[in-house]
Amino acid sequence: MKNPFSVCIVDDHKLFREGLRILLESLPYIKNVQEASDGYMFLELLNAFKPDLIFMDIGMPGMDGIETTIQALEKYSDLKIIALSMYADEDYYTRMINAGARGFILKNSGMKQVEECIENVISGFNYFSPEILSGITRNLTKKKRPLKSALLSEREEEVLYHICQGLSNHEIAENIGISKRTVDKHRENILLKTESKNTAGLVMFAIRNGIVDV
Amino acid sequence: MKNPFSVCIVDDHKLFREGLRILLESLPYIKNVQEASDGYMFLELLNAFKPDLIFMDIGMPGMDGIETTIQALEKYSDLKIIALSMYADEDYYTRMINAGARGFILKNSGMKQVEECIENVISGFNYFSPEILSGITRNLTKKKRPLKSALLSEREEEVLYHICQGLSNHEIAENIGISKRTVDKHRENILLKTESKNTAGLVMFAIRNGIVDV
DNA sequence: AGTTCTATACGTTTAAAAGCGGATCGATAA
DNA sequence: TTATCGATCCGCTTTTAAACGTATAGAACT
Repeated sequence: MKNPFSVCIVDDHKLFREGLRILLESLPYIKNVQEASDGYMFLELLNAFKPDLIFMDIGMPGMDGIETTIQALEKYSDLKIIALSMYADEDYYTRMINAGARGFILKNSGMKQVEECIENVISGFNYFSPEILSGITRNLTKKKRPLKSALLSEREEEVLYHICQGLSNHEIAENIGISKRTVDKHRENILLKTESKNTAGLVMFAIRNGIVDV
Repeated sequence: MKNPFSVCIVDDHKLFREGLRILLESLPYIKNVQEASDGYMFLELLNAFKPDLIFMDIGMPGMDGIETTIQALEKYSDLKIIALSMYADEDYYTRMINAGARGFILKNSGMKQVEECIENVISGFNYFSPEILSGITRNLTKKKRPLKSALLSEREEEVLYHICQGLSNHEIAENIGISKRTVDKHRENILLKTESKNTAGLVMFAIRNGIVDV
């Protein structure tokens, strides 16, 4: 973080913008703080000026922070946007992350967190406040293995996994060291058990049941 | 973080344990540092003593850190385990998170990161080093990307959709009212464009790109 | 006016998958 | 002790997919 960089605050509350501006201006490596009171104004501003870092409120009247983020990144895909929210709402942060935000902090975060966030995002990393991280990893962990009580045997799951990887029966046979005919038979049995008609059905089944990841 | 708390270091490298012990003992809120040189010894130790915080190496001979974590959490599900790894390997951290680790830091992390990690985990939050966070969110974002900027034509997407539903080319042809040979050709072109090898690859592509829902 | 892209259609050949059949062996459950 | 089940293997037939090529009409773009 050698060179000072410019930031922009997008928020519909003047008081909040003013407060955050004071905080940011107290940081030595920030040289220029712009403000936009809504998404439209921010997109306008982008035509003239590209800030190094953007603080984007999510809940705004008219175009909200998510939509604004999507449109801004469509024009300039390397913008570094930090989302600001009152709440650690799952829907908010997943949509904001998918929109392309690099960071996500709550409005009641301490200055220490804001600084950490800035440092990480400017350095090319992401940053999410601990409250949000808990949610993200909870999602990660719960998503694994919906598991349907071993409809398929281990070997069958193994074969199915390889099918999803795009291998032919012959390749699978070589890969796991059994005869091609055996793989044929396994495939046939898997089709029966999963009530699938063909390869497409097998892949759909495997994904739905966590045998392969998308 | 009022009360001082106890920690345990599980790592097969004596030198590393010693180094980390020195660092940890320099922190005012740590009162007791135990060590275990492998997973078995750690599980033994748990019978006598439950540390408030555990640093767990992943790559260990015999029972690795992932397996040790799983077994430890089976006995005491509220243990706070921080994984230590040399590399930000995706397979490592996803498995470690799924095993139930609350934090994940790299062995070349700075003291600042270690402290942040300890604070977060002791407070009940998770902590992951920035290198790993990038990977986690990359996974999150890549899961929902309905657009591939029209790599496929509308007709091709339509055909692909029906393929995923398990229809044969003949059925697709009847379904959308064109010749079976035309569907053959579409399928061939889709295989080319998506760089897929066979039906399995097509279905995976379609799901990854939001052409069908899982 | 010409090029490019898409959708349409057809022919051929080979590889793979799907749909039948039967069989042996070992572990496990009734 | 049977009976069942999973994993292994084999043969045969039909259907489907894959990989190649060619060609035409219309739309869109240069």
